[in-house]
Amino acid sequence: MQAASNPSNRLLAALPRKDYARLVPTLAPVTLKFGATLYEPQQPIPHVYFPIDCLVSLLVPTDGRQLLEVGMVGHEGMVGASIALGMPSSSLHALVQGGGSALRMSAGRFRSELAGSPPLQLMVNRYLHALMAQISQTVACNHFHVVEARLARWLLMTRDRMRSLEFRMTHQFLAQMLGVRRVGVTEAAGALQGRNLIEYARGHIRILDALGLEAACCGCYTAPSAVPA
Amino acid sequence: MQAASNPSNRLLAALPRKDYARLVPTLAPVTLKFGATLYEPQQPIPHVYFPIDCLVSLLVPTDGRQLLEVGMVGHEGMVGASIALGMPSSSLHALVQGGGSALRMSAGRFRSELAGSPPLQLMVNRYLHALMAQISQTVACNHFHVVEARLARWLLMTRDRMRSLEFRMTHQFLAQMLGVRRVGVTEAAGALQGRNLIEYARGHIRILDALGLEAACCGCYTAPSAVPA
DNA sequence: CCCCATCCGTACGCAGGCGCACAGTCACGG
DNA sequence: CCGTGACTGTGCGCCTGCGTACGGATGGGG
Repeated sequence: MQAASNPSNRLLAALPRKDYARLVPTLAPVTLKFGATLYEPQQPIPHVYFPIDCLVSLLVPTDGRQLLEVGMVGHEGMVGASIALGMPSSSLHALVQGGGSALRMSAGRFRSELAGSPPLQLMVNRYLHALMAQISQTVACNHFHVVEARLARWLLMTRDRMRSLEFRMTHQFLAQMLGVRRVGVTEAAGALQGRNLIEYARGHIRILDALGLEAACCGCYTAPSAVPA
Repeated sequence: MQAASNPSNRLLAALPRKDYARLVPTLAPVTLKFGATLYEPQQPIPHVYFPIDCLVSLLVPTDGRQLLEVGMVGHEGMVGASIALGMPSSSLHALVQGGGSALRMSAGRFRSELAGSPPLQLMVNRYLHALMAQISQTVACNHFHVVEARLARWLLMTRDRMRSLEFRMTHQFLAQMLGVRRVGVTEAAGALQGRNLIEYARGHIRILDALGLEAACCGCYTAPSAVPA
């Protein structure tokens, strides 16, 4: 288990030193800006990203032009893992929800590095499995749980991935992620704030009581383990 | 595109003749019975299955002992694909929803065959990608669409995988799959029957008007392509 | 042949969330 | 310093689905 403040990507950090060293020169540090779109469905994936302290949401398109979040990626994983399945594109949108730094590699390069590094394959495969589990969990959570609990879960998951208790996020944006009305978020957030679990104002949210939030949350939340499994 | 009546598994059928031939002796035909549990979460996966004319549901456990369907597998895919990601277990339940025949292989054997057959890897990876897309779609569908549309989608997806317009299925069971009350299914099914799209009685459902069903269905339904992509 | 378990139909009050609308408040830029 | 746009708070009627309950129907086993 690494310290939460370790400024690196866990998926890469779990590689054997040799494999990691070979990868380093192919990785370019980049800063991802809030709101940026990394991929759109059915479009070619130019790069894969290994987040360090940013947050990327995976969103499924729906009929009415709406997007709904099905998963999120932070320093525990990577964006663009479907490249590892040999697919040139993802079926999901990838949108930067929390600005921050990441390491980037071209898709082609990733493919060849993958071919030459079984440990990298292993880690990516594990991550794919964890991501499928996360998405499956989301199916159940979105369906059965009330907005307040889902919001609590979202905040905790975001905290884990951003390694920060405070982030920029409007109710409108949260509503989009959770697939509910903005008003629904306002009410749920108000309730959490009323219990001193969070505080927020004009596009900033801060977690005051993480344990309390976990209690307010549904059972769907589990902190990501050191190595995604 | 194969004839729908071709009694084989499409994933295997799409392999080059040579790879397919090598696989054949490792595959045992089995009959899967309605209601059988193939896997439970966190339990080792003993075998992988390539359905021919049966239907296997993938279900996520929820707090209250309930199970919710997140995906289904038929002759277009395989059950236990997470083995290909190097994981010894799945995070989902795998339950036989429609009895029928399948081809079975031990997990260990599958792993070694996979290592020796890049075309098999390719097909399995494609299928994993398609499955992730299916699960993601389910997130949105379960969340936004009314029971009637979701039921229509479920029936069409089942038809595609069972290659049959008629199957055994009670309202109670459907309710479990869709994560709603039995009464909700009764009402939705009654509405579809009233429009002569389906007919049903005591645990049997028959599709009368597939095109009409597609119209009653949400946009989440798309027929699986010949090769899962 | 009849009984009983299983399956389906219907009813009723309730809650969570929706769509919409409008008002108040804060931050930033000109 | 003020105005404008972005963000949050509140209200209202509506609809879908929930939980529960009970009654009717059907078909297979004793």
